[in-house]
Amino acid sequence: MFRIEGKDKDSNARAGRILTGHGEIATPIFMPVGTQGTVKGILQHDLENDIKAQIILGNTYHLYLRPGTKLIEKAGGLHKFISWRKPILTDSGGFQVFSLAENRKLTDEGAVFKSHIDGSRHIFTPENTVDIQRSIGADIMMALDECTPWPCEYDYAKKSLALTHQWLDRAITHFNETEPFYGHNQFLFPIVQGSTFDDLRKISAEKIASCNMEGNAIGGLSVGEPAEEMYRIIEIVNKILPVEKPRYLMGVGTPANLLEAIALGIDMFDCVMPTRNGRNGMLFTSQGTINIRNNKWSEDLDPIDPAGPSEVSRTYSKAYLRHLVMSGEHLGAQIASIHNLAFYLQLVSDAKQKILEGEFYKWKNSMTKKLSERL
RNA sequence: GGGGAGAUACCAAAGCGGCCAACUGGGGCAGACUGUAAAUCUGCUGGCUAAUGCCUUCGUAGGUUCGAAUCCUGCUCUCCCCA
Repeated sequence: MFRIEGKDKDSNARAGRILTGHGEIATPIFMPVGTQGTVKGILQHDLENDIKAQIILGNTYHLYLRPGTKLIEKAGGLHKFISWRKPILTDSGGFQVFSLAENRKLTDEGAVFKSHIDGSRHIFTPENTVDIQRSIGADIMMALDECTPWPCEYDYAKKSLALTHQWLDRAITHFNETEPFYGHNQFLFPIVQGSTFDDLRKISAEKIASCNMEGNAIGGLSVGEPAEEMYRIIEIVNKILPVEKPRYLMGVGTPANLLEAIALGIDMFDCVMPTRNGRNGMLFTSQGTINIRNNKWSEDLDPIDPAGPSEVSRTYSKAYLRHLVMSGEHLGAQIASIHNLAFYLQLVSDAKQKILEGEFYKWKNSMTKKLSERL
């Protein structure tokens, strides 16, 4: 399922390919987040052509509540429902266990949720989240976990980890007992937790490695901890996770975060940052970040990024984009989102190239400084 | 020509003797955003100051008062109704 094509000579970065039921994914890869069956504001057509996305995310919790699995099944799965022919990965709802904490209660059985839409009660279990993800038809499904907040008491993190591991065993059992709905292969990725505690992370990584699934994920990071803490944990965990399986760092991150994590051996990323921050006027470029709302761009008629990663980056001027964003026009959010996603995809594609050339580490160090600049 | 209403900061609009450098919107300026309850949220928006604070503001010129954006008088301008 995962084939390593090349390794960097000065870091643990590697380039590879993941084969799914909807084609190959070149790694390292960034996966745009499409929570509700849409990457907010962007047509699937642009996602595929201008942005060159190879795989997108969906969310179990949101899609289960609306439109519901019945309709998705009727449509023949999420791919057909949304007209997206490439791979889809679905998060299990583990992040909602964290982000909707006031609306849920955890039990051994699972997570009892109050819908944020109408207040109705639902339970997510390791088993039914596998079932829902089977209905959705995700190429890569995630095991239900608890994404712990940060900071987090050691005792809580330890207890939470035990629960996540218990849930994982049940998810895998159920996964093995069930079949894909739509004929294409589906994978289930387990998730390493353990907050920022080294020993818990080691225990968790060993547990996850022993499950011998097709790929592995690291969760519970980029929830407020300093970046150095995150890198430290990734390093610890990646020493234990099998080299020959893809590693997915959930919810990360900034462009600099991506490059650092790739150097530590991460292959897959997802993050709302390029889309959400784009909608809010922040642009990522190879020279640094831009707040397009800032007055200094008001008369800048040069393209957003002349050597830009997407058609829109090369076509529209900063002054025009600023005008759109300041006016609250939808097109502004759309252009910014497309540009940012294309930038992220270009960045990981460049990273792959550098890895194959064995020059990644040096390139990464020269890039990260620039990426963190404020223009 | 007669009668009535009103003039408040970039705009709109509250305030109608002290708690007013002045509510609230908008606009503007800046910040935040990391497995999306976010096209959202936060701060600032008279001048000087790091801050306490000080100074100049509510059409304009005077007046009353310990104290006025708020009360009185003149002037200027705007809007509405009647002729």
